[in-house]
This record gives sequence, C-alpha cells and structure tokens, in this order.
Amino acid sequence: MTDPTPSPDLLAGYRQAPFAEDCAPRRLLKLFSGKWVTMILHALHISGGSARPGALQRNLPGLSKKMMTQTLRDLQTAGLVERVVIQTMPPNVEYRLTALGQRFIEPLEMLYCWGVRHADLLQQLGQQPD
Amino acid sequence: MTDPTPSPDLLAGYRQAPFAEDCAPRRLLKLFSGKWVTMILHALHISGGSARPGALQRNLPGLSKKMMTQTLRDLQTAGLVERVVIQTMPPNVEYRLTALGQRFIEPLEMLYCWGVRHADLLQQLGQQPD
DNA sequence: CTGTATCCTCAGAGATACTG
DNA sequence: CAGTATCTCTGAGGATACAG
Repeated sequence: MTDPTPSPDLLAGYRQAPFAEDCAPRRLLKLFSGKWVTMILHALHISGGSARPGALQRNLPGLSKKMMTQTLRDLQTAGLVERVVIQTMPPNVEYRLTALGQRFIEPLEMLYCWGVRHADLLQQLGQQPD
Repeated sequence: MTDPTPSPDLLAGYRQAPFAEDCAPRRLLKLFSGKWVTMILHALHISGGSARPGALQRNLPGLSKKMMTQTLRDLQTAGLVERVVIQTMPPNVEYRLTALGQRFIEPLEMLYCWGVRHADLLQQLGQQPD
C-alpha cells in the first residue's frame, strides 16, 4: 500500500477519547507497572491465595522487606489484598487475595502464561540499557 | 507451628527458580512498564501497523515529542518497530511494527481488551496516590 | 518475625529551546 | 515537520537501622 496514512476508520472507536490518561486499559497497565505488584499477586496466587510475609519474601528473591510491606499496603488500599492476623499459638500474620484481587489474577496470569510460552520471543528483544 | 503455608506442591514448578529477575514473564512486564510503550504499540496497531510521527502524537494526547522519539528509539533497538523513510514528494517518515513487534501485539491487546471489558473492576480500585 | 522510619540514588518523564 | 540537546524534578526503589 502506497498510502502511509492508515485508514481513519480504524480509529473510529478511539476518536472521541483517543487514549485518555485514565482510560481502563491504562489503569490496568498502571496497576501492573509497579516492580513488585505483579510478582506479589502472582506469588499469592500460586500459594493458594494467601501467604505469610516470610514465605512471600522467601519466594521472591530480591524483594526487600520495605518494598514488600509497601507494595502490600498499596494493594490493601487498592482492595486487592487483605491482612489477616491468625490467632494461633504464636499469632501470625497472613496476606490474602480479596475477591476483587482474585479478579485481577486473570489478566495477570494471561500475561504470565503468554510470557512463559513465548520466552523465545522475549529473548529476541534487543537489550535495552536496563 | 500450625503451618498456614499452602501446599508446597503448588510451588513445585517455581521452586528451582522462584521468580528470577530475568524470567520471561518479568521481561514482558518490564517491556510494558514504560509509560508510553504500550500506548505507542497499540496506536501503531490500530493504525494498521504503521503511522507517521505526527499522526502518532495527535492520537496520543499528552505524549511529548521527546518521549515519543525516545520511546520509538527504544522500540527500534528492541526490534519491535522500524523506521521507514518514504521517498515521496516531500520525503516522509513512518514507523512500522516489525514482525517481532506484531507478535507482542497479542498479549498487549489481551490486556487492553480485558481492561475495557472490566472497566468496572478497575474503577473499584482504591485510589492510590498517583 | 513483622513492621516502621530515614536517607540516598538514579532513571523516567516533562518542559524548553534549538537544528535539519 | 522530524529530531536532538539540556535542564530539572519527582518518586519508585533500595540500604540501613530501629522497634514491637
């Protein structure tokens, strides 16, 4: 096609509000943009929906105590995770995915699965200064 | 201890390398973590796979010239986008998704579609200090 | 073991102005 | 219109030390 300009019709659905800063997809990406957010959600998920801080940190090499707590706090205020204190012999803390949090596991696992299945593509990526 | 720890078997596949810093899913998340990366890829996609700089900027409100060029450069080095100079009357520039870039449209659109379909969930999110 | 409080660094991102 | 070059600044992220 000699015409570099793409058919404007393709943009029809986006014309009114092309890519508003607060559109739904952007929020999702924003939510997943934190360095540890997805890791923690994923870790909680494969741990059966809940885990204790110690276990979390052990499962996520490189995760500092500070970032863990901070991310968990953010996830709490977002309503994706809840802090549960278990009154056993030595009282123990546990973080658990909320119902809302469970919903966001879906797109997250989609991404993770895609990434795993297409690891070859991801390795083809030119190394950007990281 | 009473061991609230979930069945370790669930973690079987992740035990050896729990969440290495350079695992495939992480790279995908990392790639999508840039503020404008997904926007630009998506914009290119819905524009038919290629677009001129001016059009891109017009379609992505808030995108500065600098960030556009910079992001496009990153995408070029990553091999997802190619710069094409069209030798027409007034020579014009065009950015086009490469074959590799096309592959990454898939997970991207998955996310975007999910976000659009679940806009309600995204609005339920507690407003974190943005 | 869980959680908090400081301090520091550096990269992402924007604004501006200048050059083919 | 496309692209580059500075300058600045916020803030995410990390290290460390401290407290329940």
